[in-house]
Amino acid sequence: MQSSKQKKLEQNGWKVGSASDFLELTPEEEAYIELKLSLCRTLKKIRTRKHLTQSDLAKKINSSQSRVAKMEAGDASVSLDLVIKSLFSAGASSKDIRNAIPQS
Amino acid sequence: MQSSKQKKLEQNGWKVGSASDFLELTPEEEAYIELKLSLCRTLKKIRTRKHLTQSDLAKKINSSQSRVAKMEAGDASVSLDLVIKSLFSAGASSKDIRNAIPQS
DNA sequence: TTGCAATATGTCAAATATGACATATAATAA
DNA sequence: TTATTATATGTCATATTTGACATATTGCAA
Repeated sequence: MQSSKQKKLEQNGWKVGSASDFLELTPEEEAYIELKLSLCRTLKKIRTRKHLTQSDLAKKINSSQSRVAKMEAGDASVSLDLVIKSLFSAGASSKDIRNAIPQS
Repeated sequence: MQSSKQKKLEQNGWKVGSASDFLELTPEEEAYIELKLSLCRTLKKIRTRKHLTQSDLAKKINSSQSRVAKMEAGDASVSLDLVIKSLFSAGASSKDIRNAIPQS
């Protein structure tokens, strides 16, 4: 039986582990995914703090509202590159990004 | 005339600015590229500190020596996702990654 | 020198991420 | 209710990133 946490990851399109290793994440996989999801949450926080709509932000990064929505939902189809670019474009500081990195 | 800094970026394959705006980076572009390059340098530092060859690390991340070399060279063809995954696989801590984020 | 391990560079088909678009859902006001 | 704005979800052709491979270069010991 899967944990609800993992279920949620898989709902978002995350391929958790390899085919032969379906239930476990390596610590490295886990750290990477948690870092990414934390940055996605931070993006939503900062965007709303700056009173920007998803469409506003999309325009700034030459993308579309739907892609911003996917980023903020932590969808597996979006790259860290786009999340970081979006954070800066939304007005995040390096400090904001630093603080978004989970402990340990 | 281009700055040597920009020349170096373009040597590494970075598309700096748009076609119409060839000399300037937006502050957001600049922050993103600097963050990425800093993480690439950190990867090399940590890998060597751990006495791993590029091939060793490549094996850990199911990639190839040449891609690790490109990462460490700050080549524009590598994603932040791969750099972050590599950092964790090389044994970097969240603190290491946090510290790699440039100020301001 | 020569030999060998490590790293760098270039290329390419396959895999993945992309913006754009349609459309669904939610939230809020009139 | 309806209208409107914001956000969510699904799809798809195109663009970018991928691991793999060949091969060049570097560094260093014998």
